[in-house]
Amino acid sequence: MRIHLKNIVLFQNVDEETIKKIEHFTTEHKVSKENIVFYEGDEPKYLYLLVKGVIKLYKTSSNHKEVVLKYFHDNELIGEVANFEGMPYPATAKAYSDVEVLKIDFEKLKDVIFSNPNLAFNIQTSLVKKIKNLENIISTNLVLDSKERVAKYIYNHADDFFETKNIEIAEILGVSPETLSRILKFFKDHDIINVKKKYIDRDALIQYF
Amino acid sequence: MRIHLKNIVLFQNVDEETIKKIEHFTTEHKVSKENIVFYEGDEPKYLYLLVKGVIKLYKTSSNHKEVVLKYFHDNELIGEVANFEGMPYPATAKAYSDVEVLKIDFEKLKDVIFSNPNLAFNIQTSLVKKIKNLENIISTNLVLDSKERVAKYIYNHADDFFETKNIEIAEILGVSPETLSRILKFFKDHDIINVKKKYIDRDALIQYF
DNA sequence: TATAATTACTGATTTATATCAACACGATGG
DNA sequence: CCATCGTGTTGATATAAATCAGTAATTATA
Repeated sequence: MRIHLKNIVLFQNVDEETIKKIEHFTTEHKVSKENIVFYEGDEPKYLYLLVKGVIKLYKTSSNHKEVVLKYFHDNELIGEVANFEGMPYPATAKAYSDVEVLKIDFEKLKDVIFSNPNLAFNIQTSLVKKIKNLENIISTNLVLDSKERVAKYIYNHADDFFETKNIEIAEILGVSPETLSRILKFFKDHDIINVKKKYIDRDALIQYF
Repeated sequence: MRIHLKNIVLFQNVDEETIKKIEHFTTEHKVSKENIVFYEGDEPKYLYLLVKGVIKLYKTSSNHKEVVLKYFHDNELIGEVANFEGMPYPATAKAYSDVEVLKIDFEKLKDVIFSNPNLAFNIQTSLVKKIKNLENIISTNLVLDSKERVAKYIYNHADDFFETKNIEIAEILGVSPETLSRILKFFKDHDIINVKKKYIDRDALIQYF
């Protein structure tokens, strides 16, 4: 295996011997952009650990509307719930860029977790992070309206906002590109953002959410 | 203390000695209906374990709209994320009925978790349950429209649907009572539910979500 | 450089759902 | 027994955002 587990956050402070054991039932995979990692409804067998790239997790509703639940980045665990609960994956995971993942045999990992407090602690931390993220999605999507969501997004992504395509931002925020365009126009008209000068008035933005 | 921790799901399979230790920094509280357990923004110090009753967790948006994130029932843990992450509570918890809670000093509990695999495992299970619930909220609220949400609710609550007030169901589903009334009328008109006969055509309902 | 493809903008229309308003019905309490 | 309160129903209207449609601007490609 090319990737060494000990360099991965999830396995920090876990002893060499345990790591070696885990490496025995872990495989490394490359998934190229736009390919599916797993489908909604698939039976889980592996825990996925995203090493590199971005994975998009989404659901398709009955009327074929795609709702993005989350974009996963480096070092994030994917599919714990399905694995822990022995239920089919509730959403589809697709490579949003070229991606490197580790597939860990979950049944075997479970035993190791149980006998290794450090690993258990790391998994716990990862679960808590995920809860935090989900709670954030809920409060962002259910509590804020579109303009507030956009304001919050720009505020939190001031560094790369001008380098991100609007259609991507629209997808992330779950609004239509047209709506986003109109909201951005509003912020431009109010001198809160300036695309040419790459200027963002964060103090003004914060008023909007 | 009146309540014995060993009778609580979270402490199942945890040895007597550990339980006794935990009892030393756990206190028991009664909160009567409509009173606040903690406010959004409060600094967390205790982990709450709901022993009896229902606690409503909600956020109030900038335009004073209340969004219910979750109703907690018996044996559920409240506030793990805030405690684990050392961040202020992201939402307000209010007693929805008369309620009994345990307040557990989190800093002290943390040490115990670390040295007790069974407890760690139980906490992990509780975290996974919470993730599952949050994912469910997201898919219900973001992917389904109102009619689909109502159909899903009736399908999943066939046993107590006719005993629950519509205004409560509306709040749980995050739709207005008027909208719920109109949707129920639709299902009645299509002979999918019948209030007098307390009849629910679950097979027909499932088509709607 | 010219052409095609993608992305962004803008106006008009549609849609789902909330809100407002009026009213009906049953339960509760003086 | 009537008045009041909580709940449910129904219609009319308002609102946020999606969709549709056309065009402009930008980026990629031949």
